[in-house]
Amino acid sequence: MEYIQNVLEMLMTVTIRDVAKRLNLSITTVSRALDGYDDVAEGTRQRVIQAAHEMGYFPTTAARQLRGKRCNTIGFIIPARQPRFADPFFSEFIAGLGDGAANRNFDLLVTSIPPVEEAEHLAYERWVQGRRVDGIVLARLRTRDWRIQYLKSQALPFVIFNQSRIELDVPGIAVDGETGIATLVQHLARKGHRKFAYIGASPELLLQVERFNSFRNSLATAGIRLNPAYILESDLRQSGGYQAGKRLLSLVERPTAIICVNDLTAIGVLQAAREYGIAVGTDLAVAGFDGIAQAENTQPPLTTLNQPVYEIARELVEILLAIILDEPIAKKRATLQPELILRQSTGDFA
Amino acid sequence: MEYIQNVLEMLMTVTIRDVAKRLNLSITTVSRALDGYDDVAEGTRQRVIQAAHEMGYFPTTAARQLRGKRCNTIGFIIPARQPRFADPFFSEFIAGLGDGAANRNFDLLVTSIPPVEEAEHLAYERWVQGRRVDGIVLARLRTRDWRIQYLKSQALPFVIFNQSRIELDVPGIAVDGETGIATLVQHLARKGHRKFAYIGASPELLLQVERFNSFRNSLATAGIRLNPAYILESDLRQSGGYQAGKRLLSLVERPTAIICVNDLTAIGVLQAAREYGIAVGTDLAVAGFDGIAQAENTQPPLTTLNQPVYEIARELVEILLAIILDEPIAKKRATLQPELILRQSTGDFA
DNA sequence: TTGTAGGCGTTATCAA
DNA sequence: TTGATAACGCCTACAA
Repeated sequence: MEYIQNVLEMLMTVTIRDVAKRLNLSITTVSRALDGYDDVAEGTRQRVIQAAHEMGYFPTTAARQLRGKRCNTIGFIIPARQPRFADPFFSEFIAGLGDGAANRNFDLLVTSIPPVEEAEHLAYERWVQGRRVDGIVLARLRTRDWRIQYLKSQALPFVIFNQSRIELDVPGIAVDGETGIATLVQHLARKGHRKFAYIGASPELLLQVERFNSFRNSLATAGIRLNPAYILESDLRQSGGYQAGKRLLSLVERPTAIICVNDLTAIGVLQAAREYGIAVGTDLAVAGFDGIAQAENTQPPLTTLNQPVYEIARELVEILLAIILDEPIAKKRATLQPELILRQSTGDFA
Repeated sequence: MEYIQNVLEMLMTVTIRDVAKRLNLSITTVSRALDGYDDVAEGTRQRVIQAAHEMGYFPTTAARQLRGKRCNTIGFIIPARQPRFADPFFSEFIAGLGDGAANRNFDLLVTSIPPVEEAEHLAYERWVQGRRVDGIVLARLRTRDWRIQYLKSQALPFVIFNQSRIELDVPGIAVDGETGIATLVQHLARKGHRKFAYIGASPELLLQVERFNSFRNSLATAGIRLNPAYILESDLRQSGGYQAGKRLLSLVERPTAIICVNDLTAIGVLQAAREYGIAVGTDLAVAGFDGIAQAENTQPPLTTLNQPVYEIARELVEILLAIILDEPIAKKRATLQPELILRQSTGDFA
């Protein structure tokens, strides 16, 4: 008899009602005992906890949430075109978010949506209005990013990874690409480079705006003329960098230094240079931005501006959870300096 | 007046009740109209859809789920020790899961838990009993894996990435590591190697069991003696491979070929070899398993048994969704052959 | 210290 | 073709 009871309990979802019934208590008492209220007799509480454990009771998230509680989930929508968001940048970022959340017993909900407003809007609405998440992380911000307005209007907690130091008045972490690029350009100019090229991304992206402007201004400051033919737009991917690299390297008058908006682009350029038989590090300098692991092992190793993406993501989660849980927190905003890591691709040896 | 109404609608969550009220319809009709039942007048349906769209109505997942519906979410728990599950293998895998799910309008819920039974059990229970997910993906299976029994007993749809061809009678995809390792050993034996070493992982893991057994059997078949000092256990990470590599390379009689249970381990060995001034490719052969992107760019490039992790993950999602949605599907199980990619780390040139 | 009862937003059953 | 109503499992104001 008890056996049958147990089997049923295994198969059905055990609800708070089942626990109450077994103990001849009301569901109120069970609920309060489990939630640690202090108006439950200690003996009762023990019995409840014991029984709940034995019966394998877990509160149904959906029900709890419907009562207006949190769902202990944060969300991140990768602004990526299918297939594959296996971009190492996002991988690191998601790893940080996932670990940060898991560390506080939150789950991470992810999906990937091409950064086209309609589709994206729908996805955010589904999550926000459908209350799938308690908070959201935003990355790869764009100029006039509707997401910020939207989330503000919905009063949903969110934080941003601002890959620029352009002010946005939103909790999050920023990385100062302007100073980073300036440092890089100065370094290369000091080594004698005069023919600088830049392979960037869509001008919609804040990171592109900031990095490119800094590139242009730094050249001006150094009194170096910028050849318009040396400015290319790419797509942040290796294949795009490869294409752009071929364009630049097949010019009659080649640039001697190519600065790329990110590491993947730069790795594509290395690939192109190899194909053209150009010795990177001596005949050509190539540099990226991000500091992905792969950049350590390229041929030759890639000079880059490193940003600690994993740690940033973990920190972002901390800030977000503080907002969600209404906890005090030291600072809701911070700006980090990327670290210039010099390697052989710019003729620097470690 | 209407303006105030609109503002309120923006701030509050719009429920099906609001839509019904606005149209002077019952919630029943609205629900059925939106769900595409055919017992709703076409005109009514149009009005409902129109109004719902205008008002920004999205069904609350929690409520729907409470009524016993799906939550359109699949889950994956990374069996990893904190910090960072940024292992490239899992990154690729998660990318595939995320894209596969997004492609079918499902979300992916992820978290990472150290593979210790109690903690892990709790996490799975939370998701399963708390009905957070409609299905689960399992990877890195272990010998006598309680997760399989558990999910079966809960009748929750799940699929496995079986990194061995050991039969498990569960829907999913398997990769034949046995044949893979055998091919690799044969290749190296043919090149004259006789002193084979193996750096593996915990014997709890199916992939280790299969790969190591295949390693041992292949040597036996080739009539090669296996030196017990050449068998090391590591942790699937680069740092572990580095440690184990140092152990092997500091032996008086060094092995000439080191086969690693995965690429990260092998990359650690390359690192150790560099430190010892040993020329990998000529004085020492090193090979891995996985085919991670990084392996292409190591110094020297790494020979590996490639498995298309991203594609496997996408396919797994397809199978899982077919089970969840009770759709017909061609095959619920498949076994793939890893592809031997020969590179310079074993003295092979592309 | 414990219990009763109402409602969160949906969907489903049944009646009109 | 449409509507009233009862759950789903949980939390909590209020009553006992």
